[in-house]
Amino acid sequence: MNQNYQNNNTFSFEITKKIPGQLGRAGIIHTPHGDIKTPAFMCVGTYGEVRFMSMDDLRSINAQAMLSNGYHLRNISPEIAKKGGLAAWSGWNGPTLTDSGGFQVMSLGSGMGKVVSMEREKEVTNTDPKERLAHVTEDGVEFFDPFTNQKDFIGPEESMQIQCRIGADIHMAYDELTSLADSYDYNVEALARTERWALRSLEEHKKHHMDLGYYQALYGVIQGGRWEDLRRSTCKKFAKMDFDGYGLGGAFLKESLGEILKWCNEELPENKPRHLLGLSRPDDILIGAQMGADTFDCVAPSREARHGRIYTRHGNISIKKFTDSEEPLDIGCDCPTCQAGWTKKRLRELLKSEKKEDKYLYFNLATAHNLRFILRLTEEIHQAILEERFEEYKTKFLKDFYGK
RNA sequence: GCGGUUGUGGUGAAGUGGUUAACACAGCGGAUUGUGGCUCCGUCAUGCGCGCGUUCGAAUCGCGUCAGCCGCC
Repeated sequence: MNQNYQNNNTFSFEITKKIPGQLGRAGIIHTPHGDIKTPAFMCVGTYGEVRFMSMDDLRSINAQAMLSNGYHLRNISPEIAKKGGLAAWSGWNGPTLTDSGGFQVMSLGSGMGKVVSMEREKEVTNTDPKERLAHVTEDGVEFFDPFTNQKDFIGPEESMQIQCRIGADIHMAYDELTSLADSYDYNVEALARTERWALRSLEEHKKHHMDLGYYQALYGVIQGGRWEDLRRSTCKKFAKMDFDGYGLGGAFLKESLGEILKWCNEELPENKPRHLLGLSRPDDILIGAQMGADTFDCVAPSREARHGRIYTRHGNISIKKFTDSEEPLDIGCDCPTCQAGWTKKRLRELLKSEKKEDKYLYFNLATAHNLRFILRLTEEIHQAILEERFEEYKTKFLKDFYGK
């Protein structure tokens, strides 16, 4: 709907308006492949495409940016470089971001086979080191892919080289995400390593960040678990480094998310953009935006759509329960699915159908709806900040969505 | 009418004397946060066509009966 193509090969961030007395702000990130009005949600296309969504579908829901993963694209990164980078290769042609593969250090390592949860009451334990597919050393991470028997060593240098070949507009420094089960002492050790990896990432990135003919930005990724001293001290160090922006990482407990973001963003430079990694629940986005996060990404909207969970203004629903409803997924929704008149009953039938093409159609329609829901949320936050009514907007949204 | 054969949940089925009837699919319920997921977890037959019997104990053995399938008059 609204792609702003820029040819100025530069990266910059401007703050349009701040939430009075808060860390949150509305702004614009300028990238070589277009602008991103913030707060913004980036759609996740790990392999360079959002599952069951065409690039036209993405544009039709007003997506602003796509996030892909350096780890997953590592083998074909030379091919992507030949095509001129991720935006051109994928056909998206808009702003892009790649993750370093740091999340996979945890998801294939200490947290392998487990759900990354924000609930404390769930038992959190680390996977037995013998069963892990990722092993951390000072130099980097040893990955093993059981499907291809491929063994990879990826450290900061390798991650930067891969990401610079992929050529997204924004890259992430190589980091180690710790799990909720890791102790304070382990976090101290991991954080010191992530800080050393950040310096190595910066140094290697400078060698390649113009290789494809346009400026590729680099964000440093903040870790430190749930400890204030770790978060503040690492942010003070990162603030002095020459990053274009910052990734806010970690496995957060829901109740402490806002507080942790506050610690970080009070220390980080105000004039650089911040990406909150991996979150998209409406309450998380609202508290994130309030506490100074500018962009977000998460697999949940698309994954949950495929599994039958549909987002609505009055909370999430399970499409499987609507055997006889002629209503749209969400009354008043502006997504292509609701606009085209698809009913809950018909969408349920598509999901339940034996036919592959019916299911795939459902996946497409439901994914478009959920993504549009989250995109609209960030658009509305942007607008509310501009109009100085963020607090009212947040209160009303949460009341409608969670009923409190 | 005679001979053979088979009868286990919504479905496909395992189990041939011994604790709460395996497993899969469907159903239902729950999960899912920088995607190794059309995934994962939980639940789902107080009962093995029906009746009687043998036995400490039967889905499993015997007799009878009903139903389906196959063959022959």
